[in-house]
Amino acid sequence: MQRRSNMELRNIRYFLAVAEELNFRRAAERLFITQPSLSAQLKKLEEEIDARLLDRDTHRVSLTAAGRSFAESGRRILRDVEDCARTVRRIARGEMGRLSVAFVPSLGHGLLPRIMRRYRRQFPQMELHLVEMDTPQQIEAIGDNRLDVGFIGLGIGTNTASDIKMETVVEERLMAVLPEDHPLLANGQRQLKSLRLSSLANERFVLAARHSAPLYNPWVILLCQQAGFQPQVIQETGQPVTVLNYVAAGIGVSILPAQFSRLSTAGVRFLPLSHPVPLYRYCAAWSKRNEHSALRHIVRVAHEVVALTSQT
Amino acid sequence: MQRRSNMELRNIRYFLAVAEELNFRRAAERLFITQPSLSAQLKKLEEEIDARLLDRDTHRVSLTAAGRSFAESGRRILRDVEDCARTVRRIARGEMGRLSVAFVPSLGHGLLPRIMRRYRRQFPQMELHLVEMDTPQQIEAIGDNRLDVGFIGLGIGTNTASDIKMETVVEERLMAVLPEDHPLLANGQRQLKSLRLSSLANERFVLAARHSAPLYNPWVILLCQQAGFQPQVIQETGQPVTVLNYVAAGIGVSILPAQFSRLSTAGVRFLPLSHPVPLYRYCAAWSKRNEHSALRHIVRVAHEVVALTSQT
DNA sequence: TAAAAATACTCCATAGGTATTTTAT
DNA sequence: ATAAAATACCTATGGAGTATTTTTA
Repeated sequence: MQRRSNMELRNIRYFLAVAEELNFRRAAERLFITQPSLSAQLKKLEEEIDARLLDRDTHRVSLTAAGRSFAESGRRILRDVEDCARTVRRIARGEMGRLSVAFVPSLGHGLLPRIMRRYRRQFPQMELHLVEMDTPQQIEAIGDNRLDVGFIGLGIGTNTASDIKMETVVEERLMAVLPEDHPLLANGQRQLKSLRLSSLANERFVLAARHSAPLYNPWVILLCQQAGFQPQVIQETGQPVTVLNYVAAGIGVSILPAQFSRLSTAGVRFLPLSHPVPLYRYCAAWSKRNEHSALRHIVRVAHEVVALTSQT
Repeated sequence: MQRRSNMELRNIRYFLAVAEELNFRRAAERLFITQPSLSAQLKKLEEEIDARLLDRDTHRVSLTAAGRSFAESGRRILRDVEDCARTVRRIARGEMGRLSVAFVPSLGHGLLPRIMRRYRRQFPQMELHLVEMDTPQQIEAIGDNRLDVGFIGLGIGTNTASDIKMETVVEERLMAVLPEDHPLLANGQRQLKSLRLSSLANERFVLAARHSAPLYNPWVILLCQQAGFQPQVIQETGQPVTVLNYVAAGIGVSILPAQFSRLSTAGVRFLPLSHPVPLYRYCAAWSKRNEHSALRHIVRVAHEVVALTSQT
């Protein structure tokens, strides 16, 4: 039976000091211990590994063949231990490792690329996995630990389920999206600064289909109902972005978060909806039992990006 | 300032037990310690490397990302330590490593190949460095630690210098080497069993030159003088083996250790010299401050080979 | 409430220190 | 005679044990 080894890194450190100094007294000084302690420890080490490592003729210490091999391996082992500790520390600090991030399609144009650019610059050793997902999918993936952070869009009271934490990243006004030749834009006097939702009561609507915007679509319809009308949806689109093309073509009007106005599509005008239409919130979401610091970092970076963007 | 790490292999062993069991009590059992001790040690470890390795919600222990990385590296480190100890032990036992061996040319025919064959079979992991050297060169190389063991030939009282140990491997009679048609071989009655050295007093001698056999050449001359004559050296050869060719050609006679009779060259006869001619000794030599066990092994193997050879 | 980890303490094994001897140059 | 390592013996740090509390499913 091969008994379990009791060797400790201390033994290796002590041996290496002697192997390098070839002198017990100096090695002991370097280790901040006394020479007899060092002698005793090395004797124990030699018994432990059952091999003479040093030839000591009292006035000259030298390494045996076994000792040379041990010194070499020992140095490598200590280096590996240091590397391992450093890596572990960096992972714990969220400076290294893997982070999977999801985002709602509408963030893919404006905010998300900027967040990613900034994050990568601050944490170049993090391996990022980016996926586009709608909000309910993200919530589920976070619960299953398939996802670290999700950037989601929230209209109103989504199921803020159990153990998921959220932090609002940015709140945006909802915008009416109109073709540039729409009568509402051409009312003589001054440029309109905003529009009441009820002004759209008789318009035809282009909306992202429910399957691609499972929270947003019903929420817009709810807002219209609260403003006193049932929107007449004449066209549904697969991707929210496509809405802009239909509006430009004069098929109808739509309502989108301000985020989309950055796309400045030709033939389309954005007008903020005036109160009491609530703001649309983009949030970062993560599991409360996943307190990965990389996760805190990316959320912080998201806040920073929003702050920088709103300054300009 | 990067403070020196105090991590010990014990910490890694303990952590791995917990990482594998994902349960402190069971891990503690496996380590033959108590659960509170294990808790305390892991707490210290986490402080030491300054990273949370475990998520403990008291009813479920799981690894953090940092912990997963540490477990992986830790396993590798423990494996390396075991490998290192095993290798060191094997080197110390002379089962592994490098051994440089020299031998005197006359052993290159008979004994040495057999020693090497046997040694390699017993110690397949030893890396052998073989060189041919004359005796004084070997003695010097051993003193300089350029050589571990030398197989040398000794006539008489060579400078058994200071810190060199020697062990006789085999003692052989000296043989007269005669052309097969030599008159001494054709004396009518029975086959001669041996020859007195003085019988060769009037012969012409073929000897290996002093530079190639620095001990043997003068020793032979000394023996002749002790037998009452000064040998007439008619031919000197570079290599001792070449002596046989000259003798076969009838140029002269010679004296060689019995070793050479194994070569059975055509046209040459060997006859043992009778007493009081001393025996010729082949020795193993090594430095007394090089107590490498591989060295003891090869010497033992040499003795074994001699014993096996003399049986047959 | 039950099972698991964490705390609070106590104890002892062993790393480390002090004084001295041995050894080889 | 000297310098270095080994030995003998003592001290005290910290690893491990016991009893108990805290936590959460």
